[in-house]
Amino acid sequence: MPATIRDVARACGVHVSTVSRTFSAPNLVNPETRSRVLAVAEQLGYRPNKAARALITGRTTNLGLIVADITNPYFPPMIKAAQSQARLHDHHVFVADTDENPAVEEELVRTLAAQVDGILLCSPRMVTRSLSALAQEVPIVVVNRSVDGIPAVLMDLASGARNAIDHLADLGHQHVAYVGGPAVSWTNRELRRAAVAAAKARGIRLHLLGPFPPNHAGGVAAASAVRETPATGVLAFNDIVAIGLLESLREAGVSVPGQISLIGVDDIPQAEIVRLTTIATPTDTAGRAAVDMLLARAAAGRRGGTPADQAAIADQWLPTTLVVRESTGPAPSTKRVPTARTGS
Amino acid sequence: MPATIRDVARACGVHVSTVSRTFSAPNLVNPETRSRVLAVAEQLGYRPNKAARALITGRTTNLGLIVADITNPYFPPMIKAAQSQARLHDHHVFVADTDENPAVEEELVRTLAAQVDGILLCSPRMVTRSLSALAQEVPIVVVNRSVDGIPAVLMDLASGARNAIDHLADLGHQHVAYVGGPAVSWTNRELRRAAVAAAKARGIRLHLLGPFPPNHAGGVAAASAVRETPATGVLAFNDIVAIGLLESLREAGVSVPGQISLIGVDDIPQAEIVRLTTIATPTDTAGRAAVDMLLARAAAGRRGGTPADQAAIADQWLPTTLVVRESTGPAPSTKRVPTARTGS
DNA sequence: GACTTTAATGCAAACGTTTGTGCTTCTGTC
DNA sequence: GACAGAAGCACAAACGTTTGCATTAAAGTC
Repeated sequence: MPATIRDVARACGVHVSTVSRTFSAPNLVNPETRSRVLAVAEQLGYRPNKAARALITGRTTNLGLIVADITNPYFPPMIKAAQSQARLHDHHVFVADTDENPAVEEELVRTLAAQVDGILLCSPRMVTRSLSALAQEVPIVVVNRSVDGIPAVLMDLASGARNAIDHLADLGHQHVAYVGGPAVSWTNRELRRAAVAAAKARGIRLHLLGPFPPNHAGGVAAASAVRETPATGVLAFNDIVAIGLLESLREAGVSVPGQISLIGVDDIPQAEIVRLTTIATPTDTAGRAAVDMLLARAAAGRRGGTPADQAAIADQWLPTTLVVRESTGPAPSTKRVPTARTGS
Repeated sequence: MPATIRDVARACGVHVSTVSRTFSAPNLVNPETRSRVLAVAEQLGYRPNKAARALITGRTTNLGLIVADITNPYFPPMIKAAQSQARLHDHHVFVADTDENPAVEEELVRTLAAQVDGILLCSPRMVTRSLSALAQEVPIVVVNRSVDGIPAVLMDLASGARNAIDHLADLGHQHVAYVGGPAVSWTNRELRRAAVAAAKARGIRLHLLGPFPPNHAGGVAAASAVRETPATGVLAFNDIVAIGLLESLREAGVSVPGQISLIGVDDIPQAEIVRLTTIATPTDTAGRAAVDMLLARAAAGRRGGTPADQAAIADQWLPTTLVVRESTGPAPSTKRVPTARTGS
């Protein structure tokens, strides 16, 4: 029913190859015929058939984007930015949710591989070995993870964590806890490493807690663990955990920031509502950058790849910023006594 | 490089059509050869080429999902559910964001139409005329909008609004304000209509305000409008507006629920954090139902459509529930004096 | 045992593009 | 005015499937 290239050719009295070139290589066709073809195509409502084009060129002008959980408020801004950037380059994007399941993640990459030009993996949960293997089959760019041989977009959490610890130290906190996320998380390792270094540099004591699940329940669970340490300052794996922690502490009668100061990571919208101090990560910039890298990577894979493409594939580090709100304040003057349960 | 149907055929000493049928119509091929083909295909890592398949069948096993703004916390649960339901039926889904722009929305449907089996429009902003026109070109299912001839998934906001008004009336509120959203919004019209009816039934006075933009700023703007009425209870277009309103009121020293009771719509995660009473809408159920309807609709469009498909295309109404939290309470005993600015 | 039915497979056209090759026609050069 | 080069276009093969039709072999019918 929809008009094909053949219909346009017939209506123009010209061969199909001429019509094809009018769209794919306009400079090879006489300007006069070109405009005639374009006019007829417009009038017939002709749209090139993507499937046919993909079949012969091997290119789909589609991208895949895989996240562990769309409802995690961290991801939507990234998805939005990626999708919009892709559209700017005439690409559409498949979005898939793995439900935090690495096996699903892997299978999703496999089934998507054949029908996209490349895949964006946001905070992938897969083991490194699988990731490397998949990267051989289809162009991949990862966000929030560093794997040898796979181009990545990364957040400079090291300086973020340093700023956070400095902020707490400046407020007089002597004991600080780090509430860790999943052990496999690159973000978690990065944060912890930097926090340890920064605490050492400032001569304050860092208590490493966790791992806790990176959700609200994890924050609730972490609350009691925190109270068993002498920490008056806390850096949590992410904002969701921090908010769970915050509510849990306040419910238990602990004043924030009166008795405990709290810092999260990501600056999700909820963080602003509860006035949480946090390390803001530029998720939208990450989404855009990742799409650009992926398109360059895909282009490089096809032809030899232009030098410009090659250059665009270098890992990219994005700056983070400490957003100070009302969940952090001066350390309490009298050292708080740990409320460790003293039962039998 | 990837194995084709021809490779499998050669390796099996069988014709390509037999291999093809092994996958698309297994019952037409001898069980013995079938298992042989499957084994070889497995071993060669054969995956059917979607583009080639789409080219000849016209089916893509892809769906499109279009929302106004992915970062609006209302949508991610719906996207997640839709995506997961689609995957259950071996479909992938393109997700696109229109940036609240009806023109983009329309163009997106057009460009997506050719490469999907159907499109899901979530709370579309487009004018009805365009919507109807597009529905001729590609199977469409809409969520949160009722358009003649287009299958829809709708929330029973009428009973939700009635419950909300009843709740306020039961608490003794005599004056209630409805803070309206965009005039074009179906949801807005539905809520207002039901609120008016319910207020009449309970003999309380309803003050219609707005339209306000359906975001945080809209809530802030609505705050002063509310305070110019004698209302002690408020039903807002959605939770985001309600939260903006809530913060704005409290900042101005108005106690919620002490002086004003507040009810939102949607039950987004933030609503729980700020303890907002709200009308919960089953967005994940909506996502799943919409995908089922869309697949049925697409199937019906292809063949004559089985009776089962036809039945599945009827509009579906989903129940809402009033979630009572701490933003609503008894009406203040002394009637609050409107704080209308009395300047010149 | 000649017949029809059924099951299983092969054959080849078709889907809508892209693209390498070859045929004209034109322009410019000496 | 013969010739090289270029510009513009047509021709046809190819991409990897699906599917109606033809063919063969096996099974059932009288």
